[in-house]
Amino acid sequence: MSLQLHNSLTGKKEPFQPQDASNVTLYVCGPTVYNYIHIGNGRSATVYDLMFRTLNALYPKVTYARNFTDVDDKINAAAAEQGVEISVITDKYIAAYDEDMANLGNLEPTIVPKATEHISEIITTIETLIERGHAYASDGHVLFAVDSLADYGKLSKRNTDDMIAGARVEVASYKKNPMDFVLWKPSTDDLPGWASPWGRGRPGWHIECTAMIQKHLGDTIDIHGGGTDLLFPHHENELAQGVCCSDHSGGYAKYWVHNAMLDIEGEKMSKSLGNFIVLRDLLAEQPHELVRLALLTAHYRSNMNWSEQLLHQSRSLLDRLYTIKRDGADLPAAPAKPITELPFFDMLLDDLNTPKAFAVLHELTNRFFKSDSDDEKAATQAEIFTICEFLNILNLDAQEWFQGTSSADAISAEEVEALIADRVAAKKNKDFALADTIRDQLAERGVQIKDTREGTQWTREG
RNA sequence: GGCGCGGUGGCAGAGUGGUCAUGCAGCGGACUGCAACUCCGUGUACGCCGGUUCGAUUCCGACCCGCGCCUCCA
Repeated sequence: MSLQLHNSLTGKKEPFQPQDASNVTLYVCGPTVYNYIHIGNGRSATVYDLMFRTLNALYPKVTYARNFTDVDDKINAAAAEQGVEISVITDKYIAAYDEDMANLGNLEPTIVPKATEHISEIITTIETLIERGHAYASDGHVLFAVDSLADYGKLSKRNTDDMIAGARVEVASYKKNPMDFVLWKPSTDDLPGWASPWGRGRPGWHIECTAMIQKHLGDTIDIHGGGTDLLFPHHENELAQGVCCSDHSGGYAKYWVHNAMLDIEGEKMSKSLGNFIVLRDLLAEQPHELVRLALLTAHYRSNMNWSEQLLHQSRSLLDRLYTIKRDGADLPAAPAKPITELPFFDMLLDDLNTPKAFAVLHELTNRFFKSDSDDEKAATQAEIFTICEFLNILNLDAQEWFQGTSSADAISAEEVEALIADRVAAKKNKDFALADTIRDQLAERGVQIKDTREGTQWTREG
């Protein structure tokens, strides 16, 4: 089976065929760095990390670029408010973003281009668009002329007449067509700006991606990704610029993939609803692997609902996996098949169908616990480990997972062990009332115990 | 209003023209001093109405409902 991807351009699932199997190119729209990212951004990044890993398993080389938008009016506003250069803002949030990504277990992309480091490429791209008759300078601005591209709107499947009729477009005197969008805009002295043929100014929102893709990945990329909310106008405009600034015989991007949004307990996340989850806050209070796993359990094209129940289910799976890691430590070594030969991976090949893939993982954990053959257990464990390694989870020691804590006021391991010793003694004396009291005490302090043939095991509850 | 997506068992969430998704929760049982963990067993699910078909949750059409985008947004 080969990789199938849902292509927003056609609205269909299609077999993925790279232009050059020796170098697959993937571009994903990254963050505008003016704030800490939220859980929805984290989902998007994690989804594309999984795509990157999947491609890496299939092809010898994958070039994955994810940009930082580090010049933007929201950044300017934040900088002005704090009376600092925009780089003070962007440096801070880029560092925070990198930290969040590392905590989520996401790989560094191959290339992480920044808009401010590509101003000359952006200007060149705009000049090319003007030369080719797709853009015009007007009143210090440069605008893309949507009328110059016959199939403008084909990605988001909308036509300009309908959109203008919707009356939500900005009508400005310097625009020939209300749908024309800005490639370059003038900066007043108090705003960041760069010298250009059209005066001191700064790039519009969409142009950086096009310029950076062309520079780093070439005229036609294999996969372009981002959130569905970017489909219009951002990706539509990027596509328009992209096909017009070069002779893309293969188009701008062969496959457009879009991940769906994330709700919180059934409601859209918003600051006004008070259900806004900043990713780093979440990572500070939940195990990182739990967040990662939870983000991957929904199919990337489905709306995902972030909830306590989701966390509970993900915790349950991770506990089982770590139990396998702990209890299977003495099993004989079993040969491990590569990830690409496992049924789990086949599910992923079907448009990254993680729910189906996790069903396979669950079946493997069941098989492990049901089996009374060490050989079968070992083989199952090996397969589970291969999958977890691929997903970049199950990296902790089992003991660390079950007993570790980041909280300073938590009960110490020594204290727990001492209480357990007391309880064992009580049990030996058939003083079950005392034994139960000790168990209740531990439970109150967040420690669950279980008696096994080898003695009492304990875990901290999440 | 325009464009797009979706309605599956208590909840989450795959999938298929005609035997099982899977998970969480629940219930019964084994195990346990009692628990927990684990195991075994357990659910007449596919929005509504027509149509195609030997047979539709799955295909087609209408309808109802929800969501996203159309404005910064992953």
